[in-house]
Amino acid sequence: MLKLTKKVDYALLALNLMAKSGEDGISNVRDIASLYSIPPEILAKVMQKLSKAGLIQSHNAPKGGYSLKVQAEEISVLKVLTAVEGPVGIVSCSDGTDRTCQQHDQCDIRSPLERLQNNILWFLEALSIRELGQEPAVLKGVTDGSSVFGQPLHHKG
Amino acid sequence: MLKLTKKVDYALLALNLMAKSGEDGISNVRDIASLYSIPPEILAKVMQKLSKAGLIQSHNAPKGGYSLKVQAEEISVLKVLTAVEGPVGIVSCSDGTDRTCQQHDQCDIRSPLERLQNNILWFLEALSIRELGQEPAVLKGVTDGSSVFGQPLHHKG
DNA sequence: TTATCACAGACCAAAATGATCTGCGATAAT
DNA sequence: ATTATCGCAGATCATTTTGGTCTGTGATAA
Ligand code: SF4
Ligand code: SF4
Repeated sequence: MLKLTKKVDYALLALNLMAKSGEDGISNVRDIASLYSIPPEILAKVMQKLSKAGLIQSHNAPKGGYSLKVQAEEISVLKVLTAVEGPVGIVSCSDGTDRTCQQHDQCDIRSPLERLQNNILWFLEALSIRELGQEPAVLKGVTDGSSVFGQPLHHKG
Repeated sequence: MLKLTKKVDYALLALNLMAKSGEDGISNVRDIASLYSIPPEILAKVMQKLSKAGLIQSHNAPKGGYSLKVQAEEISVLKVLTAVEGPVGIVSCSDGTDRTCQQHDQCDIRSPLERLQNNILWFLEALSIRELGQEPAVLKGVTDGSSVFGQPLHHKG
């Protein structure tokens, strides 16, 4: 439930690597895929989407590859999510124009859920790929909510 | 991406209804399903899970149904999520015991992602089904992050 | 006794996701 | 000019997840 897709994981790994290798370091798909044991073809597709979204710059040539197009601080996790998987939404209803949800007319929980969604999106926007490679102490703009829980929360998958 | 499942939606709708009908108002599956146009069989299953999780009380008899087992303020969205769909996790890797993720050993983004996850879980825990039926102004404990975005964010479903 | 409710699990269909395969186009090195 | 190396694009397939259906059992108040 609420799990990030594998493609997003791949994207974050790749971007984090590129962020560490400097602003204009060039990495190619094969190398990244090999390093992280990612199927090259699928990573290639992911990178293409990141490129289309304007997050990275492609260099289509031998010894080419990809480099960051904007600073690592400017690339939020939300932007990566949106680039790779499309618009992010907690609630499965659409906006006012088309209402495919069978419960839409009777629904009385939409407003608070959208509010919750905005909060989550805010967090996703606040976390940049620059901060992915840094230690917890360096994180800024995101409050640590782990104290609410007795111990680190884990998950299956 | 990051969408709640339909079953969770059903659960939230039902719980919100029950919360509004008072602490010991009894609602049965057929009525709720009819009101919200939910397939009765699937709602039945959802309610059973909520019952097993101790969130609601079943009354197995004619004129029976379900009633809240604990106060509406005590039932967080996170508890509903967990009851209906199992453990919630942003990252798809598991804890240290079993590592099915092929990238686990090389992964250097786990820690910040788990932190992000905890933040999201905190929000889900902070929102109770009591607040689902209330207007935005009444919401407490959850900051409104919508100001970050120019206009309400929508999504496809 | 019986109608009404919850309980349980098998079962199936559709959609989302992960992954593979094939061919094309750009370009720098030779 | 040729060629090897890279990205670009799409169709296609397998697996998993999800949503939904079907059938039958058990509890209990009227
Ligand atoms: S039930 Fe309400 S919140 Fe959920 S998808 Fe439908 S309209 Fe949106
Ligand atoms: S890539 Fe890292 S964060 Fe993602 S699932 Fe694997 S171990 Fe977890």
